[in-house]
Amino acid sequence: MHKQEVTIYDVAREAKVSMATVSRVVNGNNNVRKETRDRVMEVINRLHYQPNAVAQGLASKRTTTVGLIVPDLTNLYFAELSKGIDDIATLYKYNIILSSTENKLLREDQVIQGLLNKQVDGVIYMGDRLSDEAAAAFERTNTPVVLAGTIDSREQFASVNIDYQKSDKEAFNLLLENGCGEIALILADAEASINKENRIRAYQEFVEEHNLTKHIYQDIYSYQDGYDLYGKLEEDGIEGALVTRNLSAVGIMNAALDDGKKIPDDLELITSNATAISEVVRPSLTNIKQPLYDIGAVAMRMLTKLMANEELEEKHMVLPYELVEKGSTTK
Amino acid sequence: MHKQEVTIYDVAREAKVSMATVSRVVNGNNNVRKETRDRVMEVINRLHYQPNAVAQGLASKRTTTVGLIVPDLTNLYFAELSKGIDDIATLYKYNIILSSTENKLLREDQVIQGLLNKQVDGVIYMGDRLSDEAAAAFERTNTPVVLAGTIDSREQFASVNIDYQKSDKEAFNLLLENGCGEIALILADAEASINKENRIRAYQEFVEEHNLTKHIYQDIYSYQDGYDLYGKLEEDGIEGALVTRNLSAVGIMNAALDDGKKIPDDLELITSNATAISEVVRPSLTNIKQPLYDIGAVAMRMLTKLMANEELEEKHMVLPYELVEKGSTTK
DNA sequence: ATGAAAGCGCTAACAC
DNA sequence: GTGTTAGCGCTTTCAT
Repeated sequence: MHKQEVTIYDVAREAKVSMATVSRVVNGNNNVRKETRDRVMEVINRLHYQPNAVAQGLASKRTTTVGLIVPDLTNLYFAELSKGIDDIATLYKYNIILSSTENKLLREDQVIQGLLNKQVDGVIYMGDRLSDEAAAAFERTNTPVVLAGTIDSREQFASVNIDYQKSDKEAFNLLLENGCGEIALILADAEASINKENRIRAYQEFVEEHNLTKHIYQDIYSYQDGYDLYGKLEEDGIEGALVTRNLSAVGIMNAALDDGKKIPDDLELITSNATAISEVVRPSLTNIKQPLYDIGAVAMRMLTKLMANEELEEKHMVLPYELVEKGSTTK
Repeated sequence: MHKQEVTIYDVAREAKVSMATVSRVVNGNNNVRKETRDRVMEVINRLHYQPNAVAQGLASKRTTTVGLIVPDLTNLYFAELSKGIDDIATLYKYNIILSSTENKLLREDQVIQGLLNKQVDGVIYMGDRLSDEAAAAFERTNTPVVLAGTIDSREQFASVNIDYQKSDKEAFNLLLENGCGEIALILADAEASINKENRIRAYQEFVEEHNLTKHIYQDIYSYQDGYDLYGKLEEDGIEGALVTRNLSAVGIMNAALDDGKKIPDDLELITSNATAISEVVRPSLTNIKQPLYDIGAVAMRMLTKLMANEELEEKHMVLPYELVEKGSTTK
């Protein structure tokens, strides 16, 4: 950052008005006579004046910047959510400060504190679980937060989701109807609130209701994790599974195929975080299709309202999903 | 943004020192006696003081923020680059302002102007082509820029890349050696400088050298575009192709498979922007493997040097790639 | 409708 | 080693 070439003061002097007036025309305040406004605009254009957003931020206490907390951008699930967020953010003229939290040098609450220090006007949170410190920091600084594609048991913050319990049960039921005996739940981080409080719970209820044996496999994060897990699944006689990460699901599927098995005849697979990947593999994966872009877009729209101190009609939005039957389950 | 609860002034008063001293301890300046430093730190912790980065930015003319210009985050190619950038950025304590430029309400130079207004200390550019206005704006504001995974004919800005011409020729040669007669180049935006000045040129030279017929297919952006293109490829008797986008390559492959063809027997495919997707499809795609994470990381590291006014040993870094033979070409 | 002036919270000479 | 004092470039009362 070097010394700014032309400031509001230069414009004021050149246009023979006060800084206040220049500020008004820059900010679209109506209390300016048309001739004055035109004169100021002419100078602004002539001098190529551009307001310094940092100075604006300090003076106005609004930075028109929002923080985005995302575990991992290379996970298409988050990338697609982010796209919805980004589009609405630009629509409302907000900039996004990106913060990834997975495998990082910083703890999540350090990341959040950094965002708060930058004086973001609001935050979209897509992490796995919000710490108490983080929640307290948001509270203390009075920074609005919206959770996108995540849940938090506190229900303190606004959120946009699908009904994970309902969708998962629907998936389990499909596997059951298709004749799968041993049905498994395969997930990444079992402690993530979305899993702990929704998926696992839904699975428990399902298993109990139908008197089945419980098979939960956790810490399956990657393609390779899925690939390597296959052997155990076979040992355990698993015939159907709901897999949260779609890359892991593909790993399992490929391992089965490499083992000479048939999908879905020998193993039925459903993935719950469907992205483009589930569609392009062969056979394509039956999946719980979430409106990821919309979840992001709605979350960001809600945040703009909160930042403008508007009321939210609904604090917790639940968007529709669709169970899409593809080639990894029998028809 | 609400009124800040505790400022540097509060800390100064409470610790019975001047603001300057508090500022010194906050910024790790050594010119503070240990006892004073301890006393100030105690107050900082007790009051939970956090510096206001916006005020720091205005006073110091450094925002410790860099702008990231990326066409589309849901393209894994960019997501993986971004991850490398992000990791190094946090390592050096920079925040990232994210700006996507594809299918957007804003033109790219508006996006860049916005970044400049936010007083970013530097910019990583991953777009397709840098406009003259944008280049001029960077020049004018003296903002360092590094291109990651992109080229710019001006060679004015630092960059990190692989040798696209060399890698592509290697790929074409592999197809030729494998006996493909009609070899095609399939790309997205033919006007992107990376294509215009590298891939297309390499292809031209290759075709001329071997006296082959030229087959360039452009505007193939998506999986579906690839899928739909297959019919034409077959009509044209294409036996081998280099496809820039790996999702498009998968689309072509799936269309061929659905048509009862065999890969690689009937059609050989190589993709040049390999991501996880090329690995998980069956058959997996022979690809030009770029060190995407490293490209991002190195680019960001270079930017930190530029922002610190250090000299760069090399302005244009060319990283190694690898042509990885998988199942979509014959062995 | 316009201007004057007081900050916003911090850094950076400069003085001591 | 520590304090004093100008700003940084802008917004926002409050007058007029």
